[in-house]
Amino acid sequence: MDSAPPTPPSSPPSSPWLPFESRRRARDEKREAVLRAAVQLFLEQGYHRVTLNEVAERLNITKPALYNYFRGKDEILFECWSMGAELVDSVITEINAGSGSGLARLRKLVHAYAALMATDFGASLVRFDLRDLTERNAAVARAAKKRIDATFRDYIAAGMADGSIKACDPKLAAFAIAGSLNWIGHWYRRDGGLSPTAIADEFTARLTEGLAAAGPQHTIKKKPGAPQRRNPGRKTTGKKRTGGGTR
Amino acid sequence: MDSAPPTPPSSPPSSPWLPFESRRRARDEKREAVLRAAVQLFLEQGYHRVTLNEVAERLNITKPALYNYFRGKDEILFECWSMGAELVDSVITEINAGSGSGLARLRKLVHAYAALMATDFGASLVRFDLRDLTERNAAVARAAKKRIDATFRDYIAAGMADGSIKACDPKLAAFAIAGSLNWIGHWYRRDGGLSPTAIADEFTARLTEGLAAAGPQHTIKKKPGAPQRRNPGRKTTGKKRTGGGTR
DNA sequence: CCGATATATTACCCGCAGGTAAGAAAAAGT
DNA sequence: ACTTTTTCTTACCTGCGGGTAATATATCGG
Repeated sequence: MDSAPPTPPSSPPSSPWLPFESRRRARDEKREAVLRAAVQLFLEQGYHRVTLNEVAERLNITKPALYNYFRGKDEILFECWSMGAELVDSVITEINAGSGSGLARLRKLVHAYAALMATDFGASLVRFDLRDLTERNAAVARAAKKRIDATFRDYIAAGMADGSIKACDPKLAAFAIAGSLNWIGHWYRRDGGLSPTAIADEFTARLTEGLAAAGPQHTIKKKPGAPQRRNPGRKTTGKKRTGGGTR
Repeated sequence: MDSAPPTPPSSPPSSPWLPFESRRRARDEKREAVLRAAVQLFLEQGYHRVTLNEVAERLNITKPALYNYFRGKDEILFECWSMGAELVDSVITEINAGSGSGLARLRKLVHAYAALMATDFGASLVRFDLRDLTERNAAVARAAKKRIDATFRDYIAAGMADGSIKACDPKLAAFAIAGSLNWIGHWYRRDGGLSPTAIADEFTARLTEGLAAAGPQHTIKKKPGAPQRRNPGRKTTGKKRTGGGTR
């Protein structure tokens, strides 16, 4: 079918954008535009109150055109959710790749997760109802959630093992922290007085100070300005999907 | 008041409409039975997926009979929500009537609120979407939420004033605590391994330990076994409604 | 310029669930 | 026993919104 066209047979740099590539790219961009419009509307009004006509209208197209990119409304919902899940996954991967004590890792995770909750796709992780998905997709989503939850617990357990976190029940501690963070997705408003980074900083401190073992090495060191890059996960085109939008 | 009815055999949550026989009972009890059935279904399946036929069926009646007690589906939702709000309100009233430092009050609130989140009407407070309500009822609900949030902040501020809580931002601290508690309503399952009181105890400790000012007088004293009474707020009949279910 | 392939549109279907009308069946009043 | 009132049922209406079929329009390969 579409063998990857690494380089065109005979066309010199005169026309660097091959029709192939550009076409597929245009398609992906449109697909993503649909998701952006949809996630915004879903968050604003709630999934059930948003009609596909509205989604289409916001994109200056008509409803059936959406079916060129998605099989149905619930698949759009799932793909929005997956976008958020991928963001979290990439955060976790990055932290795992780095080094640090359990507490340090936990703080990184809390910070990044808090900031994510202030984005559309991030908030969709906790504000969408998985029961609106097909059973198959819901299972994928549940699995992803479980992985995230496990990561919190792992970091806490690791922290207890390496002495950076004092003794506690990892399960309930993780619930408490994750719950607090997830709730951000419910109350955060872009037009509110709080910036995402301010929230992330404050929550990082507030949620981990109770866990830190006594000792000078576990005090909170504020990171320098280092502006976290916006839009962390948009580097590659052919990302592995979290699960594939199977029906 | 409600003496255990002679319910001989029959089904799960006792339904006043036991097939065909004795269908006479106080109107209010029937009304409340509708709410209990509804809140359960709404939490189980989600408001939009529950049909009035299902609600009615569970009560051994038919859909239009519901309209003798409620004006429509959204009013049922609102009344369920209000039940939860009343429970919280009575908790707050009780704490305000008592004495104690800001921290002590906060701990009482956290404990009671955590336990409430493990009940149906309590969970409905955070799991129902206010956008499903009429604008008028939604406004009532928003006001109630705001009052609750204000109470958290007040206790924290009071604690800072009386020295039982160390310096922090009351607004964000309240968000962190309330978020953590609210999330209980999303993950708690009756059939899980955790009892409501265990959760409440643990969360009370976990969420306030980071706030307590240094000093011996602010350590956590575990309450003795004293089994909190189930069903705390059901004493009076003519309760003032939170706002009256106006349309 | 001509098919082929995507992409979008107009017009339609239809199932579902909230809501209502009219009247039966109890309960209560007399 | 009769009306009257409350409660509940059967049968129906209706609008909304997801999804589809048939068709037009652009784009590309040649």
